[in-house]
Amino acid sequence: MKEGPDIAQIGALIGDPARANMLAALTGGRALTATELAGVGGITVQTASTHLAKLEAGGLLAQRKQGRHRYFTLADEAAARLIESMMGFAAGRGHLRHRPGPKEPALRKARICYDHLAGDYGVRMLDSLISSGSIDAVGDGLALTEKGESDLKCIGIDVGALRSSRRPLCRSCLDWSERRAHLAGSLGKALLASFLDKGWARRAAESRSILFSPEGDRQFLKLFPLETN
Amino acid sequence: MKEGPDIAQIGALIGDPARANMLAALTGGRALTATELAGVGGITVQTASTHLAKLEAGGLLAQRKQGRHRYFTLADEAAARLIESMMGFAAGRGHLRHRPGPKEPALRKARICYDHLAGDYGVRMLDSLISSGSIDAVGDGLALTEKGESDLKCIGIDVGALRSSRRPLCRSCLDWSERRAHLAGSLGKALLASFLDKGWARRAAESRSILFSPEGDRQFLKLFPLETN
DNA sequence: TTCATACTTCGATCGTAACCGAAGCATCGC
DNA sequence: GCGATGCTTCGGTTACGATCGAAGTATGAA
Repeated sequence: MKEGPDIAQIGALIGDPARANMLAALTGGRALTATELAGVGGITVQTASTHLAKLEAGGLLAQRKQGRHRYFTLADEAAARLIESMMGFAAGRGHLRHRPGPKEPALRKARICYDHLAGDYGVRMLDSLISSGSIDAVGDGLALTEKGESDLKCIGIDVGALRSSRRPLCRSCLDWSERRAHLAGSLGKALLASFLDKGWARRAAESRSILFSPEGDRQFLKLFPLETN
Repeated sequence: MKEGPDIAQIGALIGDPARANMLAALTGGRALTATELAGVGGITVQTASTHLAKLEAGGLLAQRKQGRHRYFTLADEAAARLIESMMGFAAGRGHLRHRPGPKEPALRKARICYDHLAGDYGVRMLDSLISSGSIDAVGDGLALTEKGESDLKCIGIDVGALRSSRRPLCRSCLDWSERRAHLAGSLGKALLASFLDKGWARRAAESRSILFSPEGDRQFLKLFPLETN
């Protein structure tokens, strides 16, 4: 009864709607100020301030002071992963905040999930990488093959550099809209970064959507074809 | 702001101490009655009843009516995984319900985690399987090798039968006491079952400890030697 | 049938925490 | 220096939900 870690504390932390909204917004990967977070939480700045203090004390958020602003992000990848897995679970149980259906088509097509590509395009990318033999889906995990490493080099991704970070290279992340896996980890991050870098796509200003240009769209679909069998 | 799954609901569900205690108890894998769960939650049966109804409605619990008893278990593996990952996160942040330290040595040595072996012995088993080449730790996942499959057959585990279930064969599960991975999935379950079956170990009556007999201990340590380099 | 056990529902109480207005700091631009 | 902006702290209100006693339903035993 009093053995083990206290899941009630973080449960309660995430369990408040205002805090949950803020955390979900930070899943976008972008650092947000206290005032912005108050907006997404639908509360005043005073209230947001106390919420943010609690979330930070609980190890879910990190803050960076910059001038008179205070930028908040998810504390680390573990925190992001926790929020993601809760989203996956909630989506699987039909705990949706809005009436289901393709309410936000852009968001379902492509959006950012902490720092990598999610949505329809995210799922397609992983599927394509697997069917082309660039990534092995082995057991419950993902692993980059030698072919994958050389293929990625061709589109300007230096896998060696990614490997040196302590963060796992490939990780699968369950998508709440597609209910299927997409690619996370440092490779997922690097791929999205390269799309943005190439000008294929850009982040929407207010939402978590990733907007592909017509040309970027064409290139992406060509680079990651669907297995048609 | 109102896009995506509602993590606040399940957060709140887990966020109540009484409910969290019940969920943690059910991590033991054993089905418990409403009255027993009231005990672990430290509340009366009436209160427990309303809590359990909420947890069931939230998709975290399943119940099976048997005579005048009502047995509760975690709804499925997804629910168990969610609780486990929250425990892992909470442990990593020092959210412990008791003063740290080796308070419950038996529990740290070997305990059940939903349906597989955790604790020091669980970690040791996975480490040994990896270093002997029975399991490949590839990417962030685990995969059984051919050598592993034949080795397991020798100790009476039919991998083919396990494969036919929809549940993943190998899954890594983060341990809150060891802060390292151990083996979950249907293989993890089968291994623990075989230890119990062979009489090497038995479940403690009231806690989640797995108690090894002197002989079982000897066999286990011989079967899963530590890499000493 | 009658009694006992396991559990649920109802009704009322009570504590905690979310909330906001107002005031207090800190930082920036001027 | 001054005012404006971003954020925190304080105090008091309010609402929600956890809690339990009491009564109600279902199952089993005698």
